[in-house]
Amino acid sequence: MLKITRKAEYALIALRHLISVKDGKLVTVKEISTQYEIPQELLAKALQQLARAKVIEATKGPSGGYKLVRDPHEINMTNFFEILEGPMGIMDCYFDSDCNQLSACNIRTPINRINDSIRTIFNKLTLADITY
Amino acid sequence: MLKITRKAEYALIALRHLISVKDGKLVTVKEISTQYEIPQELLAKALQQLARAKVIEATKGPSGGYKLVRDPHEINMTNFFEILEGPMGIMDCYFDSDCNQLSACNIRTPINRINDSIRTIFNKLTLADITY
DNA sequence: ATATACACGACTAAATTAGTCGTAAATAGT
DNA sequence: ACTATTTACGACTAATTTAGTCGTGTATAT
Repeated sequence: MLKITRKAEYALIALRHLISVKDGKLVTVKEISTQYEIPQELLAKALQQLARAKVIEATKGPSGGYKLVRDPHEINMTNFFEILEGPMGIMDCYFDSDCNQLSACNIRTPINRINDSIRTIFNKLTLADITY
Repeated sequence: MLKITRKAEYALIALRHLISVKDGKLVTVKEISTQYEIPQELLAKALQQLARAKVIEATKGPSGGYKLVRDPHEINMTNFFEILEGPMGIMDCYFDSDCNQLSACNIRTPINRINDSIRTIFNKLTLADITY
């Protein structure tokens, strides 16, 4: 409950690794998955999503790999989580609001406030913060 | 991801209802589950947990039901969620730290900071806040 | 050519969450 | 005492989500 997924966790580990690496140096999925004992295929998926979102950039072929292409200060945790997992809200009705019992619901407003608080935290937290 | 469970959601709805009700008046599970279209048995479980935690008090038998017995200002969301779901952390290693890859892990410290931020929010948010 | 590395959809397995059921115990009303 | 009502609670099943795997394809350096 209120957990992040392993995929997101693995992605964070990988990103932190990429940040720590010399600029422009390519790192392969295999290297990361080996070093941190992460299932390679799952990590690969996460990195593919980040690549699609242009957070990292892939180079194919031998001596290929990934490198970070955005300033870690620019990417906040809301961005990050939504790239990997889609809309981030503690309850679904924050986004798709075709809940069939909305009329009776007495907690929507407070729930939304909680959600906003969490998003605010995550908006302020950037990848760079995660590096320290 | 980062979702609260339905059980917690239902419990919140019920608590909000109890808060809105005249002091000392008993409300049954059935009434709440009917009014808000919530599965009765599931709600019952949630309320039993809250009763064990002495947040609400049960009276058995006909004309029985539940009532709130604590000041809504005293119960914060961390309390609330942990009564219903156990330890609240975005990753397990926040609590049980026998992760077999801890040595390699490069994100524990930042993860813990995120966790602390969320807990801080939830510590400050009381049931009373949820009422408005 | 070949080996290496990313891309990606389809699939299976595991874990968690949601919801149900059966039974017991207390109690108010008759 | 009997009955209907209501909470208590563990065991169970079903549904959903998450985790992880596999097969196939594409790009590219050597």
